[in-house]
Amino acid sequence: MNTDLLKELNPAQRKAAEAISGPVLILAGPGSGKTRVITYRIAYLVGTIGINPHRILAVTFTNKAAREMRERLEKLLSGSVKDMTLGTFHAICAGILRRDGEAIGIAKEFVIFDADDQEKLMKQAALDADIDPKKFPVGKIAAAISQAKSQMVTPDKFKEQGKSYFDEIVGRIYERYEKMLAQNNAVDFDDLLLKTVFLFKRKPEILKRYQERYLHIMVDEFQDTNLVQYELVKLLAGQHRNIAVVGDPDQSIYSWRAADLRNVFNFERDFPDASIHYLEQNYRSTARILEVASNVIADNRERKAIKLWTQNEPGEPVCLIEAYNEQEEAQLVVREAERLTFAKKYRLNDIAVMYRTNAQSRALEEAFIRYGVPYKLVAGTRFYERREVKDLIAYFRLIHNPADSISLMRIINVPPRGLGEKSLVEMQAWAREKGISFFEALDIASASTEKPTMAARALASFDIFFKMIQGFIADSKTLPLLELFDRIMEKSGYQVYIKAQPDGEERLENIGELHTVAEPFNALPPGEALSPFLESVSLVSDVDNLDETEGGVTLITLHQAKGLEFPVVFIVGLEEGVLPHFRSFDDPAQMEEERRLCYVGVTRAKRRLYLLRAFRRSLMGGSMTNEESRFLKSIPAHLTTAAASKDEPVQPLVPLQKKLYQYAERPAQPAPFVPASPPSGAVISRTHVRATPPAFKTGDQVKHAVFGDGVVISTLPVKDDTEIVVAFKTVGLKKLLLSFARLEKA
DNA sequence: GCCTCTGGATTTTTT
DNA sequence: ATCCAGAGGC
Repeated sequence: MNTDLLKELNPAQRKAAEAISGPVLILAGPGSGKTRVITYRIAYLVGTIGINPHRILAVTFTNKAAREMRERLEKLLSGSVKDMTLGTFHAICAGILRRDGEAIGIAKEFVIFDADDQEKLMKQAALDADIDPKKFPVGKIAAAISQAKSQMVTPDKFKEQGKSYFDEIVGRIYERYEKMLAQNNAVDFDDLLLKTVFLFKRKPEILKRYQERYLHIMVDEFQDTNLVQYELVKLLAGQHRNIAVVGDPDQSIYSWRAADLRNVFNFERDFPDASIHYLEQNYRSTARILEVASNVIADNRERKAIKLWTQNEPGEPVCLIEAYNEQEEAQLVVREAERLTFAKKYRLNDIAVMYRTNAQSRALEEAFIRYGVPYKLVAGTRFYERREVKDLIAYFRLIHNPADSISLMRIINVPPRGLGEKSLVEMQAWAREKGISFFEALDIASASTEKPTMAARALASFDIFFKMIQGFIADSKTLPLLELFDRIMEKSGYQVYIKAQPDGEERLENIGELHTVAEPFNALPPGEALSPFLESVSLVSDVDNLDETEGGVTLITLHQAKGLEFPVVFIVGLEEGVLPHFRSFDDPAQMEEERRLCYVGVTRAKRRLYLLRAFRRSLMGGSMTNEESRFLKSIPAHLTTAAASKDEPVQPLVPLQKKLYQYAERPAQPAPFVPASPPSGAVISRTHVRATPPAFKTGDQVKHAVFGDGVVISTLPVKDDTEIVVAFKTVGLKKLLLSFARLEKA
């Protein structure tokens, strides 16, 4: 290989790349070339030191990052590195469980349940445990269980530690849920990590095999790993201890997913001999952008200060824009995008628009469509969440793993086969009575004289369905994947069915898309393609599919934007309540994370940065006004300009309407404080109010003595009170306690 | 058993 | 505002 490889690095980068023995902690600011360091480090290990790629393990945050790193390495080394283990934690663990999971009772055909499957299973688990899923929203339960799993808390431990009534409910569902996952021969996302750790702890001989194999281990985005992931890393590195982790505490934005910043600090404790490297020179952004970023993040207290600097030119001032509402905000983005590209200075590909919540993408999309500017929406209605795609995958999953009752229930009557609720419940009860899976029950009912009591017609339908799936299972062992695909589409009647649906053509196109996704697996021998195909569709993320070669402006959440860079970045919704998000208002730690999120967004920009906010924003039908984001207040005025720059010709391709507003609607004064008069003149005590709490629910129009009219966003029972979040027309979002807030229905 | 309507929830971020 | 699940009618 090219022995001058390391000359392309600056001294700090080079030292970090060459520190190949023992534990290494690399603290790398945004744009400091950390991906470059990891890549060169591996190239150095393989090309110069002569390490077999088979002995290297590298963990990335997304599949896309893994793919790109592999490509770069193949170029650098002008050879294949396919033996190297390179991927996300989830993908790597799925592989380990596929190979060795049987040692802890996970059959090879296990399937990975996504959030949707999980919720369905949890609903069943709740019903089984005599808990009304309506009273305890599965979403919240799922979050609690995921949190527990990410901290390696088993159902038993969870029940022991539980403090509240809610915990008790979760504990009961958690326990049941785990059993049902096992019955379905399924694992959820958290299990991929957790079960792998469990495997290593239970089977030291298997751990030893992996420990010996991985001479060098690298973990990127270490600040966003959780406890289980760190545990896994420590286990794997236990033998050779050549472990390099790379991260930036200022870019830690996944604590809600149980990522634990303490991992970075604990690394130094757990590996006291670790060498620490700082990468502080930024090569990405203009000096002005970098200074804006530094000012934004400087207001955080909990930091391990990385001092960023750059030799880059100052560049343009950062542009601050206030729009009237989100429609105008979007329009201004589109207009500016057109202006930048019209001068041929930038291509649409160079531009990204970033936002806090997915809901914000809507107004943007509408504007891009209206003005005919091409865009790429990173999340949208996620491809793999489309009904028709999920249906077809359910067929594949059932064929692969007949124990998967969630998939079975999804498709047994799609297309309609005359199997309604009643027959299904009946068959399910029968299966449960016998202690077998739904599919096994179908088998027995089909093959023997023993049948559940129900209409002969339903039994016949079950029989036909069972034989069809059995036929597919046989086909799956002899046919290439795509032929199996086509056969399922045809024989199940799904093709005809979906085409007849509203939007049938579009849905069929989506299935065509899935067909394309399956293509690369077609070359695998029949019977061996299904498993990797299903695994890859389970583990893809939205950013994985972001195509840089396709022309268009990228619309992306701030979270998804981590690790990416663009010459031009627009961040929209810099308002109190949006960024920072109002859910973080009463938790300083969460507020710091919001600030980091803003920092991540700002540091994505190479040359041009636009920070936008809207004076008025609609939310769930209602509308409200927000103050400017506190993050904007961290930015010194001399770095910014209020107007779009003038160095490009002002000649939008599509004429835009003139500004729609004169701030006529801006409230003159906050409403004067008028104490609400008690209905009967009597003083209302807290207890009195609580004794007759008016029931508010989401969507209710309410009136507050001080804040005026608003709409209820959410209610949450806390202790012996209720916390209500209301979006007020004039003052934005407020979190109120029912017992104190004198709220009236309007 | 299938279709239509309505009430309720939904919007924080995702491998 | 919009989407979904469950209820009720055909």
